[in-house]
Amino acid sequence: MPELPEVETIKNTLKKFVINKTIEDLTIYWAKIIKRPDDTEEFRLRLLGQRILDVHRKGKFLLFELNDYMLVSHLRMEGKYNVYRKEEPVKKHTHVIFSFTDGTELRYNDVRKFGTMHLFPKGQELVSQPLNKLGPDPFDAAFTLDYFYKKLRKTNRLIKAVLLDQTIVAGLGNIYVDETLFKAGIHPMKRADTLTKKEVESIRLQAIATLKEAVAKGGSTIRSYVNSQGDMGMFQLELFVYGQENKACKKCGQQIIKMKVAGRGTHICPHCQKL
DNA sequence: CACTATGTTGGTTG
DNA sequence: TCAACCAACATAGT
Repeated sequence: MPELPEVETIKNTLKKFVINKTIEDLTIYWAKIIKRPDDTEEFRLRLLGQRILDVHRKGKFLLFELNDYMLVSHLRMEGKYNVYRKEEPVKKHTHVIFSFTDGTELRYNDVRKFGTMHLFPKGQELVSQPLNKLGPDPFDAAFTLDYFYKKLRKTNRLIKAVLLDQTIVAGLGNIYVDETLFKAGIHPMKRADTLTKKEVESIRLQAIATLKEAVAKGGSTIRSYVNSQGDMGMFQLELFVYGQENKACKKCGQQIIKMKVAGRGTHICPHCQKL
């Protein structure tokens, strides 16, 4: 579910509830969420007594900074974090509970159970899987035209596949790739190495602008996304192509069509985005 | 009921 | 190296 704007919003809303809280106990209902250490009891024991100092985001990952550890969490399609009083009944899709000393609990909910958690001694997270291969955040100074253009020249994959590749640039997913390519006027099936420098710069700038706008609107709620306060996003109202099939293009009036590209549902305006 | 789709990503195969 | 396909899992829509 969540792409960069949704994860950024989750991080910001979550901070208010968890910063400075100390983990008193941990309950794991679905062990496969925990990827490192591989022993879930070890994972639990390390977290006991740790205090949450801060929450960060890298690409689509949430990072909980603790006294001695960094907890790296990916929400995949449906993961959510919410804070409850410990008396509140546990929901059907709650898989991990962090119980704090103040009587509140951080609960990880995930209908499809695809989410992951990796725990590292602080500092080690950046040189280990899964963060070590992550490309720059679109908002990072490192995401320059020079960097991006060189990366695109080196591959003959379709531009849509490249933008979804988190090792090139981290944070774009299916919604924001379709929106970015529409705004840049680029067909998703164009091969990355055939794009001009001007086209690459357009994609880069439209990606940054689209993600910034989406963060400002609290992300996009298509069916299930809500932030950690339970609020919907509002950027779905600003979408030009994603989920807009059979509607008129807001730029030229032609019908938006849906197709399959790089194995994903893909939305384009056939007039504004030509091969 | 069967079959498809879903905001993600990792692994396998050719 | 890359595309294609499948896997993880649950639910909603046709």
